[in-house]
Amino acid sequence: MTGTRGYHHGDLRRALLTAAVRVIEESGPAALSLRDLARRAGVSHAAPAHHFGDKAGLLTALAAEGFHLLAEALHGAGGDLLDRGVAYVDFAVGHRAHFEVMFRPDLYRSDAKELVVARQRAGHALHSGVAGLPEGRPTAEDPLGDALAAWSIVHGFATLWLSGALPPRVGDDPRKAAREVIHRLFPKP
Amino acid sequence: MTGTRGYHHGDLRRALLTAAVRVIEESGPAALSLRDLARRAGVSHAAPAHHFGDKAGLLTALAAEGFHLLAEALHGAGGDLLDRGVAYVDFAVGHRAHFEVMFRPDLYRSDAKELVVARQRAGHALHSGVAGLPEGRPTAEDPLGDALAAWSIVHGFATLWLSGALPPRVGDDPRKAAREVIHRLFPKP
DNA sequence: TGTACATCAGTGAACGCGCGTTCACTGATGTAC
DNA sequence: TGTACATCAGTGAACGCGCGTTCACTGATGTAC
Repeated sequence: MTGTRGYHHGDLRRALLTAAVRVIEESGPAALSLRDLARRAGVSHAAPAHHFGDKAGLLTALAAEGFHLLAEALHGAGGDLLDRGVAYVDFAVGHRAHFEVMFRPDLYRSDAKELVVARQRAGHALHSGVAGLPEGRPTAEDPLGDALAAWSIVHGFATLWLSGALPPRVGDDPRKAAREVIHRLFPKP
Repeated sequence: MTGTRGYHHGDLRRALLTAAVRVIEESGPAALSLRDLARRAGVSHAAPAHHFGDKAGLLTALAAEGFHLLAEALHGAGGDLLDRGVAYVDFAVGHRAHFEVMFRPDLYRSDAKELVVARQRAGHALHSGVAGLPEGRPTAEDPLGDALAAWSIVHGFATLWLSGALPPRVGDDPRKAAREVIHRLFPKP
């Protein structure tokens, strides 16, 4: 089964999502069209509707997948706050298409069940572990605030990095630069 | 001169930019079309080309205006780091259309002269003042890192706020919430 | 082992739409003399 | 004060394009018996 395919695609759903990631990485979510994705998957232009209904349906699936991937990335990073923050940035840079769509809820259906579930999973991964760790800090009594500050700084760094807004002297290693930035929020003695 | 207008609009350029801000606030930059803006300004659909050339030209002007507005907002906030951070967030929330476009350089011409000048002005406003202020901090010897961390945390908070990703318990006052978050990065003794 | 049938994935033609862009034009405004 | 002319802003018709969506269809696959 190398190359040829018959009437049925095999895994058109996956192929469409993969094509969407590529298009978004190249040209942004605005450039996405179902007809183009169908073309890239070598399938008639009406085929995508079978799997996703419409464009918002496809982007909903992509966003949900993104939240699952983010949850896994955060869990895989272990319990250290710094490592988790770096993992967040690393996810954004490594999955920029997913990341961009995830935080543009106007593009998809935020109330879709699969999306809600995925977002919650990522939310838990994001907040768990923030509570216990900082020791002797002035605001340690407010874990929600700490979580929000941590989220803000990694999200902001990732967004600035992706938009190309950072000056060249920041370098070309996002993990390293992120580590230095996050370190300022939760300095170790 | 109330209401009526003759063959010439008077200030079509301004009217188109204002209409663009409204459209972007309502539906995002992807929904923008020159024909729609012309319609809103009560002018034939070919008129915008006279002022901006094309869509990218209009968005370039909008982004440049945004950088100027940001520079002014930061200068107006005075020298305190916390106040400047809050001003940044306040600008983003109050001028979300400008803010969104500014950080999506794929939408406009980043190398246009007016844009470069405006971006530099905002960049200076952003960095000036960060250098001297933090006292007795572990990383005070690296002002670039401090500036990057500060920018990241305010940019991240603003972005999360605008995307609606923050949980309800954060409240509905962005200035207040931003202040608490920024305070964690530059705590006062 | 074979047949009938239901289900599902993908096809291809057709539709109407809004868009950006071009172009010869016309009305208004400003300036030279 | 008046006239001629250049410049500029806006017009409206025309073009070709890619899009999303619909719909009757057909080929492939799986299941019951």
